[in-house]
Amino acid sequence: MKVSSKTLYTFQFLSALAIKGRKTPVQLREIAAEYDIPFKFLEQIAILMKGVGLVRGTRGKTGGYQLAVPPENIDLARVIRATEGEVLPCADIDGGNAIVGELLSEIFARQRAAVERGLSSVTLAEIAEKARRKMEPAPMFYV
Amino acid sequence: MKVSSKTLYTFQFLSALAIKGRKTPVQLREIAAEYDIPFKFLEQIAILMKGVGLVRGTRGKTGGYQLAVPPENIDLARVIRATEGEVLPCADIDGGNAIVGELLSEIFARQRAAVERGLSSVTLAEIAEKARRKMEPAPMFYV
DNA sequence: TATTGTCCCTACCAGTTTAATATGGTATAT
DNA sequence: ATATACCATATTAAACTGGTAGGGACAATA
Repeated sequence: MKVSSKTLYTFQFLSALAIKGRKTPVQLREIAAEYDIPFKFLEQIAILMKGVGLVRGTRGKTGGYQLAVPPENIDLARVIRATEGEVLPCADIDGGNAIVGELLSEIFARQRAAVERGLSSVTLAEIAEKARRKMEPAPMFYV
Repeated sequence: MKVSSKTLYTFQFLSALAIKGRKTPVQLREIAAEYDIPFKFLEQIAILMKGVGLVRGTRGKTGGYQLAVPPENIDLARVIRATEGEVLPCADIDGGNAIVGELLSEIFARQRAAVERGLSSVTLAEIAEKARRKMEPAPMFYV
């Protein structure tokens, strides 16, 4: 019941693309260095994200990756579903006392829904905006 | 990011004890059969729960297990913390872009809090009561 | 007191997942 | 050309999961 580092890397990768903007491709080498992600691992993640359609790759010397979708339309639940299959599933409760099994199933379903709701309310656009604001501190108007 | 069957078995085990009541010890064999849990696996779980202080074991021919604490005082967050260490942790975000790392940490912390809150609001007493109500359907007063 | 049925404990193991690493392609801008 | 990127597959060491096995310790009862 924990978040894998693959998911974490994926979030960082997509956040990086969102922050850099969608104009020109960003290279994996650069992101790997900035976020301290094993380069070859990051490559796999990039391919996965491409397969899911969240990202577009351009080859060649000046190539790289960029978001294939506006960051406002990418929420974290969507991402985590791509990296981990499903959010907070639990082993099937089949055999055994059916009544207790049903009660527990309901409880877990409620938690799953809560997490899903929470994660789907956060978009890459938000993250990018907050990050940019922190990186370039607000200008001091009062001189 | 899923719930292990160990945790599920643990919930069933404790629920069984709560349902049966705290008067006399209940034997693992009985619970294992009723809930279709591998007996030897259940033994390990019982020992773990004993170590955490949620359960008391009596040896001997008429022995068994019973709750060491009133079921009203046992919430599911407490249990899951014993079986899985922590609820929804994520790999440490150390190296790399500190700003993005911080933002992601916050997001996960919020989800963790939500799940923890949800699970800690459910006690074994509730589960036992609901289960008992379903097992012995309400008497038909209208004859 | 001998037996029996329980809890208790330790060790082991097979399969899967995780987090990478390695190798070698293919495509393209300069 | 060739360097630099993307793309794809194979391998692997370590950890985790979900058990199994074999005993001991202990208490009730016959």
